[in-house]
Amino acid sequence: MLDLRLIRHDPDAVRAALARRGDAERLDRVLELDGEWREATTRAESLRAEQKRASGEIAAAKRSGDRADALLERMGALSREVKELGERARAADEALRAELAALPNLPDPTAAAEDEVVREVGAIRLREGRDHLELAGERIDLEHGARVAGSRFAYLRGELVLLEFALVRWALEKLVARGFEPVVPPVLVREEALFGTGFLPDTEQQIYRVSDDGLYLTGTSEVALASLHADEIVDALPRRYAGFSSCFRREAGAAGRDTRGIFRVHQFDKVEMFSFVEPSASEAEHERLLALEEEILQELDLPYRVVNIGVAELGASAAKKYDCEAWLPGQGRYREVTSTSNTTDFQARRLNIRFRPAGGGRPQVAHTLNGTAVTWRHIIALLENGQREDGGVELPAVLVPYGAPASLPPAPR
RNA sequence: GGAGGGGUGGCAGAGCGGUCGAAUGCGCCGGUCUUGAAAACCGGAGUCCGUUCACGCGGACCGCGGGUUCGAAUCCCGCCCCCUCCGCCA
Repeated sequence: MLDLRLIRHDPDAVRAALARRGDAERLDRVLELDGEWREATTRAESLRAEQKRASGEIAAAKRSGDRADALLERMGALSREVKELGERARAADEALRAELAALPNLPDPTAAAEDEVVREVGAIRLREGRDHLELAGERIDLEHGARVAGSRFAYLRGELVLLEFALVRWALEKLVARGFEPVVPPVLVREEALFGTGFLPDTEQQIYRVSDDGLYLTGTSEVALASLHADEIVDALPRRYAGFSSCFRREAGAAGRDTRGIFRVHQFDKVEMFSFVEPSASEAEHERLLALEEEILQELDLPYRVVNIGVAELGASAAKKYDCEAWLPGQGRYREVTSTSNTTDFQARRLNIRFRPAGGGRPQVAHTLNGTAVTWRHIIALLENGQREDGGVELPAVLVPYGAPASLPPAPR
């Protein structure tokens, strides 16, 4: 949600920023509705004031035995007019909220115009090779997944489960050491949580809905983590959380894309980083989250590149986004494994998350940021980059103390 | 699934038809006192719209919406949310 005051105060700047992502025209409708609302509200309130005065006069008149017919008649006329104006104001307000809710965040000036590779890190040891499905064999069981739940659902089995849990535990400990509180959040949430994080009304076609209970399955723990402090005044910022959860995505419109393996599935697990910070700190926090994502990839010995995502590709809530793309020998190219966004005050305003500035003063809207720590896509990258000539896989030694196997034997053919 | 209770300021919590934007306590901010702090005492502080150069002033807002009434935080109706107890399941 954009700041309505900012829109009123400097519409041209907001329009210019929105123009970068092609949403400038919608601002005019917002301004028009805001004008309507303010006009109707102002008039309704001044009539209300007159009503109150008349009410006092009627009471006084009645005490002195007067029937106050003229005043009562005047009161009736006022009531009708106030009601009508009130309805007009409410209609304008409702339309205004809807328009405002549909506007995306203002892009950061340093957000790229088009996807822009920031750097490539790590030597690519293997340009091409077997893909993760071939390497995993039945340890990624898509046949049973499809039979039980449908296509794009997988059973992870055997050593891959140990690998996932080691990855998760290793990442969690790293994050705890950096001040993140580990969290297992709800994955079913109310509409407000999705609205508040900007996924609704933006991406409803991606979201599973449990209609009997009016709940939604979340595609990322970001939704529940952001909502953790909804309607609160958070006293000590920064607050950092590391959420582990399964994630659910309908992947509507992705037909035919990335259909091999578990690169794009309806359900997967993820450790997500989420930060609440003061506005002046969000830029630095974004770099910090990116650095953590890179540190993880580096310690797992995965070659990757960092991409500053172009404004046209930003989600509604993001002002700026970096993706880390790991090299996948099975596909012979870089593919997205992590993503970190600075959503500035966009989610925090929708969710009403504020903080009290040091030394007191009015509560201000906080900034929020999110980033991927580890997901199933890390498993893909580990398999494909760790593969041996014989079809076995060498896994990073750092994960072994966390229960991961040091290597995987070749999948039987 | 059944039966109750409740949503009021940062928090707790009173108010149940006009004198209520709202008692009281805690917390917060400023001041007095103190070498400093604590305690004590004094004062301040919600959001939104309009108006003003400004101090300020006017108005609206007690979960959301509708109704009754000259007048609603208070009464009635609908919706949303929270809690407790019983049952059921883990």
